[in-house]
Amino acid sequence: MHVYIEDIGKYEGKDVVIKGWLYNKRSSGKIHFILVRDGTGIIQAVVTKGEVEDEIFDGAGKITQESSLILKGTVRKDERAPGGYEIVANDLQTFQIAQDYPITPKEHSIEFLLPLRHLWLRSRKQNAILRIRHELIKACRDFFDDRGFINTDTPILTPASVEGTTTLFPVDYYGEKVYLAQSGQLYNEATIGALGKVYCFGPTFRAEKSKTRRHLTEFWMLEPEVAFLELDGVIQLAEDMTVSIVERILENRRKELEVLGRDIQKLENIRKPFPRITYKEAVEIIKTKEKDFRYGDDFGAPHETIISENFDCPVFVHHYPTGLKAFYMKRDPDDDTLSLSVDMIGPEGVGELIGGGQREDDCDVLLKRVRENKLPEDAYQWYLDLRKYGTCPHSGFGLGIERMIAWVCGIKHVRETIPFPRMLERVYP
RNA sequence: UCCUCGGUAGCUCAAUGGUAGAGCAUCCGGCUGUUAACCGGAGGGUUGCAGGUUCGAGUCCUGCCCGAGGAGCCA
Repeated sequence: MHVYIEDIGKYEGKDVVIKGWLYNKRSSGKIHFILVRDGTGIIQAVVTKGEVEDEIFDGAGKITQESSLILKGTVRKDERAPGGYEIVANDLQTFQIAQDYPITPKEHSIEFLLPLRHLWLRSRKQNAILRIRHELIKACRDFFDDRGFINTDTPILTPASVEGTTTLFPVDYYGEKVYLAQSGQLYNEATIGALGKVYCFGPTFRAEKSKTRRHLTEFWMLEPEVAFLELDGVIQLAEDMTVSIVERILENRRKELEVLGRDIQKLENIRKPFPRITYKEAVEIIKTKEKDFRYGDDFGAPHETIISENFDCPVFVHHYPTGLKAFYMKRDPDDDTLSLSVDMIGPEGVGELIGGGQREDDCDVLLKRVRENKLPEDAYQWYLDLRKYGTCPHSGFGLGIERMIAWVCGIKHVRETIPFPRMLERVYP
């Protein structure tokens, strides 16, 4: 019976079939130890001379790294085996012998691995990251689904930029210039009018020439939006979601975190409530380390790190000056220079994980902002309509999935958190 | 675009201006419990490219190319 390695404990003493690839092998002449992986795990098979036909024994000694194979044998509990179980092989057939697999079981440089990403994904660490990615995305979806949110995905081909400021990838659309989406938020503001609370989850594209460990040109963003929700409520939502994600990973993907060498205690310390500070308070924190920083300056990566160093949990920074935030952010009724905006800055120097806030809901004010920002008024007609026909206070945020994964996994660079990273001047494979 | 670091065997790295080397991988041989197994042997090089200095350049100088890290930029 064909079984998967992750389930092997259920088959102790039973005859099973494993289909997979050779991860590594060792031999003592009359006994081969074959490490087989099948995507769900790695298990050691023992092939002993005299206990299998000579042809099979000799064949086992000749299998090369990453050759595809079908293994038959009996599951046995054995402390000497990595993982605690091993397969006592009675048959081993190769589907194909792989020649000169480039990634040997040793340290490699990032320059070497990135062009081999299609093969690098097979390694234990990358496998663990992708499993956590899957779990994290599922945790996000479940969180919102359980709260009655409707998943309404937004278009990827869009007629204009959300803000008109960021650099977008142009696409030829039957002779017309359109752009790859940089956010689904404006469309979310439309769908909440239909469904109340929604989220979209999909790829977003930024053509900025950012060359840092926090940036990809193509990344995935999860964006919830809720009608009749104000700033405090959206902060609460982001906090609940973050706690829910961390709990879920700790519950279901502890093994993967261990493979990655993650300091699990740091994740177990994540508890509500997260600190909430104003932009002004954040500036005071930065000034203790960097005297030249001025009120009104935007936070760069080093500033976010300074802020996060003061807390064990993610920290919410809210009420940024209007100049630092997008045109659609609602202004603070008590102070017109401030926006009802919030960023969630992750711990351990991971940087901004979430950005969001309360949206401008007054049609006249929004139109004024569109004009101030010299945005094409025609293109925003539908967006203004949303304020003409039953406007309401509403809020939402965007979560950069790759940054969240990087934080949870404890890895420095977001390029390892997505199967095939798209970066400045790197689109292969 | 700017700053810093780097480019030597398939990979990871070494080599006072003086015969280019090791470990891993590969191939051959040995080993009945290995844990990135181990032991012995073999093959493997346009030292990123182009100039220059020198009796002699992987090493020093100039220019260029490529990569990495970071900054800027950036919902």
